[in-house]
Amino acid sequence: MPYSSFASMPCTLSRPAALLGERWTLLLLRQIFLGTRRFEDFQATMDISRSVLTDRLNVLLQENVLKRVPYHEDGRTRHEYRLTEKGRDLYPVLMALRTWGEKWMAPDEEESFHLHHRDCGGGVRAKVECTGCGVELTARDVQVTARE
Amino acid sequence: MPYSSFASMPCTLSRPAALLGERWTLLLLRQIFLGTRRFEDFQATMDISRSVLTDRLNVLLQENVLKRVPYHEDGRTRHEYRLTEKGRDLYPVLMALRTWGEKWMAPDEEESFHLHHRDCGGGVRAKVECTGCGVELTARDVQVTARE
DNA sequence: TCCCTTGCGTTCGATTTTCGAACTCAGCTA
DNA sequence: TAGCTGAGTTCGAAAATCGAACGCAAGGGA
Repeated sequence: MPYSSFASMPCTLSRPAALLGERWTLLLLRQIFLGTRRFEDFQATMDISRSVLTDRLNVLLQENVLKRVPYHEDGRTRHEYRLTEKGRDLYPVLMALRTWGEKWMAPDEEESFHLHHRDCGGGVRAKVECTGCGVELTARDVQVTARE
Repeated sequence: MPYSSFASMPCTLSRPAALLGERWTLLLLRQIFLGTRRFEDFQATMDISRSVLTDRLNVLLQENVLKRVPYHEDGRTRHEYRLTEKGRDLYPVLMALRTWGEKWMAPDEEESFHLHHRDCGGGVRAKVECTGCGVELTARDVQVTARE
């Protein structure tokens, strides 16, 4: 059972965990959510090797997390990498990481960027809630039931 | 700027992303949240190589995500790996992955395990909300402001 | 036309990680 | 005494990553 076989396990947690758990992939998504869209810009800001960057972008294209969109510059047609709806839906994952990072890795740190709600200016926080009663949940509030 | 240097970047998203973005780490955390606690059980259920398992467990111990807790079996003292409070607080990250996996990777799949709120039996869902007005947020609702 | 630049990769040899099988070691148990 | 078990450690082979050079297509300028 190599690492890659988790990508086809019948588990809706394993598969995303195996996909985003490859080296560079989470950092790449962070960069994308911060607005980076072009190969050269990923390469420059992350200092990832070009061959690995090519590979990770291709995996995310194949998974339909990213799409290539043509654009014009200096009269030339080029392509940039943009999030699909599926990709944009990863926002809670990134925000959960950040919420955790703020609490546990540097409570008093000046963040390298600030996030706020456009409408009211409030902060941003990830949480887990019950789809039944709407209350916020922690790991202890949740019962795990294995199948078969 | 090697991969490891993201672990010390002044960004509350980069550091968690670099930590959990190492191969096997997210899958290891999944297994821990599902109740696995011993070296042999991780090795058997994930089929990870023993040396990498040792390394990943040590990183999570060092980061204070896990702690080693002694227990007794057959009159012998052994140790098991358990989540610290910091580790338990990663629950929203895992739940965000699962919420995404359910929506986008297999909407109609029989899950390998089921989760429900102990108190009301409801389902579990990760989301992002505004700390000001409490409304649910998507990436589009959030303004990013870079620092200096 | 010829040469230069740009963005986006590809190639390739060297270095790191990961793999898997065997080995170690301590503390029971027979 | 010999064997078993959980928890690692070691080590040579295989895979992933690195960084530097190369390829290439589409302009632009002379």
